[in-house]
Amino acid sequence: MISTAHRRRAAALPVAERRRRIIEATLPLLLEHGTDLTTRQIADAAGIAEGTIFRAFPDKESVIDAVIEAAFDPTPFEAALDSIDASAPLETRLEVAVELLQRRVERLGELMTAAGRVGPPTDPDRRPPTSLGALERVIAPDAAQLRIDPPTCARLLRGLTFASTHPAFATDGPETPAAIVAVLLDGVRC
Amino acid sequence: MISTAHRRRAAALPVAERRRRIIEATLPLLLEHGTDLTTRQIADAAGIAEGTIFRAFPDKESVIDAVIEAAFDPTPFEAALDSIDASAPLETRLEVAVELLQRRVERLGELMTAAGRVGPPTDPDRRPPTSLGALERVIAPDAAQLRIDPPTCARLLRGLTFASTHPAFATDGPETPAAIVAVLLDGVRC
Amino acid sequence: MISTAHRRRAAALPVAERRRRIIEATLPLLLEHGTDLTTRQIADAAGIAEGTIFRAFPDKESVIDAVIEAAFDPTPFEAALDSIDASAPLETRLEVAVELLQRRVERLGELMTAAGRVGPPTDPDRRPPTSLGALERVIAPDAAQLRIDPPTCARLLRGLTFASTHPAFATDGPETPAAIVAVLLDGVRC
Amino acid sequence: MISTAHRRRAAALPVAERRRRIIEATLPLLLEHGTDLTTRQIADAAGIAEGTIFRAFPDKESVIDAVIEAAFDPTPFEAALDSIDASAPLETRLEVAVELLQRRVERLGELMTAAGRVGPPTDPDRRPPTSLGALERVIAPDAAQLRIDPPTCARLLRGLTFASTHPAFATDGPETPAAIVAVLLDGVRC
DNA sequence: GATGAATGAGGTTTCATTCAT
DNA sequence: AATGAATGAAACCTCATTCAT
Repeated sequence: MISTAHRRRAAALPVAERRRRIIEATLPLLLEHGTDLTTRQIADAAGIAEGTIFRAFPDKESVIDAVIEAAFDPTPFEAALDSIDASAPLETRLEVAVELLQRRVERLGELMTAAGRVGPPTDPDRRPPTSLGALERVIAPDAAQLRIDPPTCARLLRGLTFASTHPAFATDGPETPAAIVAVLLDGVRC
Repeated sequence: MISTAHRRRAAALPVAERRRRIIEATLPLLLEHGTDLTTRQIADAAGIAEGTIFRAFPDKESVIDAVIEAAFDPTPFEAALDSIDASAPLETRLEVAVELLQRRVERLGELMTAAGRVGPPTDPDRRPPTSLGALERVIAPDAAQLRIDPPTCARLLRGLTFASTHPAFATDGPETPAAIVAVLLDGVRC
Repeated sequence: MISTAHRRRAAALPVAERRRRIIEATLPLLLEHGTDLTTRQIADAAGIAEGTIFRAFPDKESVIDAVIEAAFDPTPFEAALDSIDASAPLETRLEVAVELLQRRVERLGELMTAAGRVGPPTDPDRRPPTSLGALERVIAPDAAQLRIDPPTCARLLRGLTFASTHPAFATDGPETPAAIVAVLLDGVRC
Repeated sequence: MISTAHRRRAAALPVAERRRRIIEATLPLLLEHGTDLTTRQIADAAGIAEGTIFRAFPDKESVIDAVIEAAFDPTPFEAALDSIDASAPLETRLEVAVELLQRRVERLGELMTAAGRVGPPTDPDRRPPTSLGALERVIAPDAAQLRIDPPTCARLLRGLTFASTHPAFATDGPETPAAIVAVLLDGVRC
């Protein structure tokens, strides 16, 4: 009931901006410390007081949810796939795609694991985190070179990348994009 | 006449047995409660006193490590693959293999997530958890039917299964083994 | 022409008014939430900002003190006793008096309890909260009917009422004024 | 999840004994600090670790409940009244009784207030905290001296004592037992 | 003067670990 | 060797109070 005085004060920020900064500061902490992450660490990393976290979020759990929510947004990932130079040879394009996919798999895989979640926040109308559409669009221009259709090819490529990248299974670290693409094209090129 | 070796073994066994029981009791708790798992729960499930845990393991962390260690043992998984009826048609054999693989991916994926670990305990000379060897052996008898060699085929199959099963990415639940095998064989069968 | 005194009063009034509103808004909150009362609740109930409380009062403690201070003011209670119709029979007059007293005992009892205070704010020259004077004046006109003098009678009546009303002791709820008056008059009427 | 070592240990005590000691240690703290009482203070006063409180009680609230529960036990109070020397003159006996009553009123009144409770723990078949029976038994031997029956006399005495003792109303401190008894006997003695 | 976001001290409670029995 | 009560560090969260706007 009896409290004491305090010292400084940071400038008041719009709520959305506060939230964004907390999320940004929490992501690496979550990856490094998993659930052991403390509110003290979040506050320090975000450069705010511990109590301020609870103005922007109802509790620690919500902060973690928001971090995952943000990480699962597929927009930047798909945009990156779509911006691959279509004039490059298929092999090159696929290697770039695999590298992007690997980064996403690693990041999300580690994040979910660290957060102790088994999947993304349940939101029925959310697109899957590694939707195949953008990957198909990378393949499509060279469909004639392949013995299988682009959707199947996209699935195979995603599967190969996934299995040889996910930290729980690729125990010696991920394979190189070139190696993964080689395995695929050896199998399916005409 | 009781040999020293015998006595030593007799004395040693209970310790190993104790560890085994603790590990066995902890696995389902870890899957259910994740990091929130308490030593009290372990003790209750194992039917021992809380303090006794610390005679078998230096700390709680080590118990969890041991649980994961045990779960990652590929022996029973590979044995199951090797015992698939070689006289069945390729398609059937692969479906069984995919189902076994799915179970392993799910189980280990959930376990790692629950434990907040990003990979198996780091042990350099450990075989990878889903070594492709046994899978290749399932494929090998029908190599002639395929346009690609068994190792590559095994990798593709593992990749497909993995990506369409792991909970973080197969957001609508795993696909059926038949569907996965169909995708593969459509692509690579002569 | 505006005098300094006038200006001073004009400036001063809002402060007193602000205090009054805060006190008014806090009373029911204090009764309902006791010590758990927060400055946030006070601010909301008073329709002001949290910080504004601290312009009118040095700290939360002082707000509560002021609420109790105000509640202990015996003026309205004594005025009510004095306005009892003197032409009614003694019995009736006493019943009304007991009812007023019960309300005061209940209200102040609850308030002190809620506030976690064991008595009114210590102010040496404060009149006691249930001064007997007004109660004596209710009795006095019929002194001849009684075997004991009005001051003693007033004390007995106050005591009876108090003990059969205070929530910590009247565990089955307060007795009716009629019952209390009957006990007294049975004992002391000629 | 990661914890450190600790130092000493007090001997394990029967649960009931632990509870008793905590209650005993908490009573004066509750009277002095009211609800602001901290678990740290309780632990220090009881000479145990903070965590040990929570082996004996589910939470802080329960400790306070238990303290009040214990204080409301009327047995020792009634036993004290019953052990008053029946051969002493009525006046003397009553003064002793009033003093016992005052102590009880003060103690329970302050306790309830400090605890922020408006009454004793709700237990339907609990005897009232100041049951009049024992007080009547003090009066009964001299019933012939009085113009009113012992039950009424007991009620008047309890009321007088109560109103002139309870801290919220007897603002100048309690009156002496002699004065209270005098007021009563002046009114009701033959 | 009023506002309300920011602050951070401090409260309650949990639980891994120790060690007397 | 096993037990489980005791321990106390540390976590999350609340909220009185401050002060930039």
